[in-house]
Amino acid sequence: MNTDNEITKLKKVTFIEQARRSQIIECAIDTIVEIGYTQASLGEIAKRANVSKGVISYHFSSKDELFEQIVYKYDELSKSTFLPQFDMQIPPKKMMQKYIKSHLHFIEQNRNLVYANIEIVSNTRTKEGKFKFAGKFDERILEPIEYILLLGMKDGSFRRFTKLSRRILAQTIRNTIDGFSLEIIRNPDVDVSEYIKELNLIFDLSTRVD
Amino acid sequence: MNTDNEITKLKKVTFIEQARRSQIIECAIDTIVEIGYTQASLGEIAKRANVSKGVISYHFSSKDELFEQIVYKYDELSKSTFLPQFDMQIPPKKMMQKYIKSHLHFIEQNRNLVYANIEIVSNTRTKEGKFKFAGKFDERILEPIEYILLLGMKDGSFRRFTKLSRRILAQTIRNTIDGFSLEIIRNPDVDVSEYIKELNLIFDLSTRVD
Amino acid sequence: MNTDNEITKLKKVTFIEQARRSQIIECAIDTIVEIGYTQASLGEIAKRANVSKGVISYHFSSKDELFEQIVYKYDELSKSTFLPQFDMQIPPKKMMQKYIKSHLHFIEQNRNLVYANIEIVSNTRTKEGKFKFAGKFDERILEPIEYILLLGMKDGSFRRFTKLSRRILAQTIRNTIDGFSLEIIRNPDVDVSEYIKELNLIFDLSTRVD
Amino acid sequence: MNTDNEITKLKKVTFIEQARRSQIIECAIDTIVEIGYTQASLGEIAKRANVSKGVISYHFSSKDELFEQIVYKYDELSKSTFLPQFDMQIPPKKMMQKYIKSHLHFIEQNRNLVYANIEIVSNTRTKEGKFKFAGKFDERILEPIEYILLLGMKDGSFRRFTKLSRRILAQTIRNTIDGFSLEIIRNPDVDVSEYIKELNLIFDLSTRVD
DNA sequence: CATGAATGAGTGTTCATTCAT
DNA sequence: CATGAATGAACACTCATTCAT
Repeated sequence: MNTDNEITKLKKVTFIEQARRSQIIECAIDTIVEIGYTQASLGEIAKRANVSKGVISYHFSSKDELFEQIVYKYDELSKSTFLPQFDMQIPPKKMMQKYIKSHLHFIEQNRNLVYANIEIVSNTRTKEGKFKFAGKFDERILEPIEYILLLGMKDGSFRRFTKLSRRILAQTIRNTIDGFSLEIIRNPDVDVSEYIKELNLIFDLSTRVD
Repeated sequence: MNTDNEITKLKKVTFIEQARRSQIIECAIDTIVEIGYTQASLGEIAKRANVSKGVISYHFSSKDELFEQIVYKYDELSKSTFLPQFDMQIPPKKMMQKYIKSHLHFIEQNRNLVYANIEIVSNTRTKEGKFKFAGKFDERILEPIEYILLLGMKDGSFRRFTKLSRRILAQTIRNTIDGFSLEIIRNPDVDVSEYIKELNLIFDLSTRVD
Repeated sequence: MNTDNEITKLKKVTFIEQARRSQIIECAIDTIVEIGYTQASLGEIAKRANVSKGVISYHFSSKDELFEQIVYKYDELSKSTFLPQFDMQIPPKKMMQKYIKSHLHFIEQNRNLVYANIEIVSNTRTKEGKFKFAGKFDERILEPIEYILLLGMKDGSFRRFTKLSRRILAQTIRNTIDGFSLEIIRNPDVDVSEYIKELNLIFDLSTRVD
Repeated sequence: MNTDNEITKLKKVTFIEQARRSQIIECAIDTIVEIGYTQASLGEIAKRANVSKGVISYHFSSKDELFEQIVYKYDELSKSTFLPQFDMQIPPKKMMQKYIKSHLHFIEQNRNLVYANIEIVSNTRTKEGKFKFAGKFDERILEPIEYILLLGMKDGSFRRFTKLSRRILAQTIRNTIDGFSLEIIRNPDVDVSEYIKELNLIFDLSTRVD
């Protein structure tokens, strides 16, 4: 079965290559967490991966691509985690609670990836100073929250909002979640369950009908 | 008269010197806002200040010192703005509203300084990877808010908190304020009054006694 | 006369800067002659200029620009040398002799520049493999010779040519001159006067009317 | 039979080995023509040969050896083409015409090899800057032409030459031939027969007796 | 005081070469 | 035999810092 062998070989090759890329990506993430975006040179990443600098260039076309892959990994993991949870059936209040809970759990379980993503996205700029990953800051990230708030307002489970007040509340919730990403790096022993409970209480109260 | 002249001279020198330092600090802040911490080299700062690179080295012992001065300026302005406002006489609810309002106004009026401070504080690390301005993240920043919450809880104007729940709420408020610092850079036309109104509503509701 | 001083200063500054650039260009030329285009790294050039590598980057935006300047210098010197000599008054036969003679003298007196120019022009290619200085090879370089041949043919001092035969003869003359540029580097003691005399004889004979 | 088999095997192995080497040499030649000596890395050669970089290192002890083989191939083909033609019986004038004609045909038919050889020979230097293939530039290449000129002078079919004038004319002819090697790469549609005819005319005229 | 000039360490990247499989 | 993987030296370039004028 020549064909089979070749396929096996090809798969294996690709698999090894992918494994190596993954390993380097992982080390790059750790490096960023340990010493920060600014100091995370290829040399430092290579050191942590116990390989020579050239290995990284061999597997990635550039440092930019390596960092893009980290952002990509974050995006994919993020999408695959949260999209399936976006269920219209659940009542808005529950939905909001689920949103907060699942994001905090996601951050807890992927804290280094989440932190590295923030570092890269907030620091990578073009030569002209524009944010390279500007899309990451854009409004779309607020849409799910705004939509939940809208649903809850319509079915009477939340108080009334203007379009602007909905947006500001959504931003507040996002800021809270992003802030948690930094907090868990600084203080790894944070009590996540308690944090979730408190945030749910805070935003339950701040959305309740009088 | 000699002495007098020398003093005058010294004063003048110091004054000019201070003016020069201030000017460079201002340009450094603008540079960081325009192109980000990573790309803010002495060359880029000098270009914006219309001076040679050497001038900066002449007035500041190092790039580190220049950036420290930005953080110092932020701290001083921050202290001189907020400390006088910390008035025990005002009822907690009002105090909290004032806290939010004054911070957002402060950010609005000093947006570049605030943003540069964040960039520096979150990116400057020691060779070993420790945050150089670690103190900026520390608990002390939460103390005023926690204290207000404690007061309000004791006099019955806020709901009951555990120590931990107080801290989490304080963090939420801080995250909201820090998030606004970034938002106003990305979106300079944000309606600050409306933002203040909404945040006050949100945190009024979330601290209210049933 | 403040103005005067400033002008003097500016001129001096520009003058020093130009002198430094010229000096580096000269060292780059020598380096190419000594070790060839391929091995002529910024480090080797800097070594010959007794400066650090960074100095070159300080005065030139890139290695490319430095090499472009060599080609530019060749072009300018070449133009300023030969253009004034292109005199319609002289009879074609004399003109041709003058062409050969002045080019060989030019090469003799600027042998390193001429050689470095050839190395750069023949080796510098784009990423896709196109010659960056393709224009240097183009037909225009043959125009003066072809024109002289045409004039001589018309006034009967040269034999008859077709357009193609004129071009081939022009190429032959150019190849001879370019070949001399390499020869004088390999064999610095070449007898230039004799060379000129012989080439003039060769091309006299090959253009002569029966 | 064992022995026979082994011999067969060895022969086959050697044959395959030789075929592989030839294939790689051919690709190296093409690479040099396409993107130039400077950019002709093992990676680019391997890409054109549809093999991995390692294969080249496997079949050649070094990049140097691979390039030497190109020069060697050129030399061998050159020798085997021109040596048999060097026939004392032919009259000098015919001999010279044959020299030019056969060289231009050789270049036409082996243009890539000829061009790659020039690139390698003119660019490969030792660490100290000496030309590695210095012998290629040396006087021996002029010997056949000089000899033909001497013969023709002696039998009265060419004009009189000094030793030096003979050498200069020989160089002129060589420069013309080398120049054609470059011309045919830049302009593949060059009319070779016409070129031969013209060169023969030019050098016929320049050697003729008054 | 201010400048342009220079330095040298550090960065990302390329590449010939080596090697285990 | 052939491969992909890895190495390490070399490269062009950037930049904070120093210094003579």
